Amino acid sequence: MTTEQHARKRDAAATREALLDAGSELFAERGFDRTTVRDIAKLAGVNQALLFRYFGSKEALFEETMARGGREQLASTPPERLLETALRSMLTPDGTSRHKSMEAFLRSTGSDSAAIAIRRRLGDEYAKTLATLTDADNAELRADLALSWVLGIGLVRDITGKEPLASADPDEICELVLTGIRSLLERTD
Amino acid sequence: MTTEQHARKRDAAATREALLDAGSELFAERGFDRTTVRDIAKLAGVNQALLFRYFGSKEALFEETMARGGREQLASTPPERLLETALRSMLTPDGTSRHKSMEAFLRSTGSDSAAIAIRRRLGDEYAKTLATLTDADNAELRADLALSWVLGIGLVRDITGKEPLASADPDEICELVLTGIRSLLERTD
DNA sequence: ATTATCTATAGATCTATAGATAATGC
DNA sequence: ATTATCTATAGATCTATAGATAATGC
Repeated sequence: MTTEQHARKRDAAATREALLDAGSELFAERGFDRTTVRDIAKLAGVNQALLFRYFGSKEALFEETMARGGREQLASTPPERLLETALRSMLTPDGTSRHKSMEAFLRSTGSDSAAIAIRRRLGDEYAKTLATLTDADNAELRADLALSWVLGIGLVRDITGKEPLASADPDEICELVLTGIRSLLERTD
Repeated sequence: MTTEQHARKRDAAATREALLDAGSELFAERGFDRTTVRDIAKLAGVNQALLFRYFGSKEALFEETMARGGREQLASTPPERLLETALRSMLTPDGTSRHKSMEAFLRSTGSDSAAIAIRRRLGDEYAKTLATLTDADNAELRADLALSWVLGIGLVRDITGKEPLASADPDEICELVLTGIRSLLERTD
């Protein structure tokens, strides 16, 4: 009976939600440029003109899908667990919108004015949180490098599909990477 | 007097070369999808129809630019220096086609049948070379993870432009990363 | 005569909007 | 009466090709 039902009856909120969900899915699958507004609307089961009514533009919808997925994870995870959680949620295709927004991020690297902004803002939030974990004076740089590693693994594993990484056991990857990152953040050389 | 001159006089080889150069540059700047064949031809100073005559399609030209940049670096670098060289060439904007092809790679993550193939093939060659550096039984996985880190740094630094990584001193980055990777490749836990 | 180059255009998109239609709430 | 939804289409791309033109080499 809540609003996030099928968009059977007229329901602006549910339609918006359906468009966001469909957008998340398709942006993750094909990236921003190769996803058309018509496909999004079709998957959402609504008319294509409604996308513009509720979001204004394709880019604005993209921004919202990205913000939603990223913030969701940031808000629900304590700092010291953030890295492992982010890594794990990328390694295991749970189909949540977090994983999806990460893939959309990775697949939409062609430059878009607005998309760039949201990407950077999200990265800032993650890195700022990570930076609290170390005392080194270049803490933020180290945090950026840790974040880079996680994103790079997603890139090579999910986007490029390179073996053996693509099929490797998540636990094995976590072990190797988290050990490395721990020493990166703790080292004071 | 060689063939890679300006395409003043009729010269098929020079025209091909000019198109490859222009393609490398624009693909790196905007990614595959946002680069148009007309822009490539314009930058190369040749007619747009010639791109199709010499390469058949936009995608085929992309493949050739990618293959050229990657192979160039692989062939000219001994294995034990490969990682540092790749990392350094990414950190210092020398304008060589290696750096360009790396950026084109990172900016063209929207799925393209052919582009995916060449991306994976290149990754394989890099990782195979890196895997020779360690004795651990999961050598190739470790090599993939090392490669992921380098690519991730390029992504966050060049594409996202995130600070402080984007403006950080290449030496400082190299120090942190190469130490980490060395221990990743050597560790036998 | 050969073939590098150019002109003109087909044909297929894709985003976005203006305005019509119809379901809801008072 | 309000407003969610749909129809129809403007307008702007973009890749690719067919066929004409003109510079070269024998």
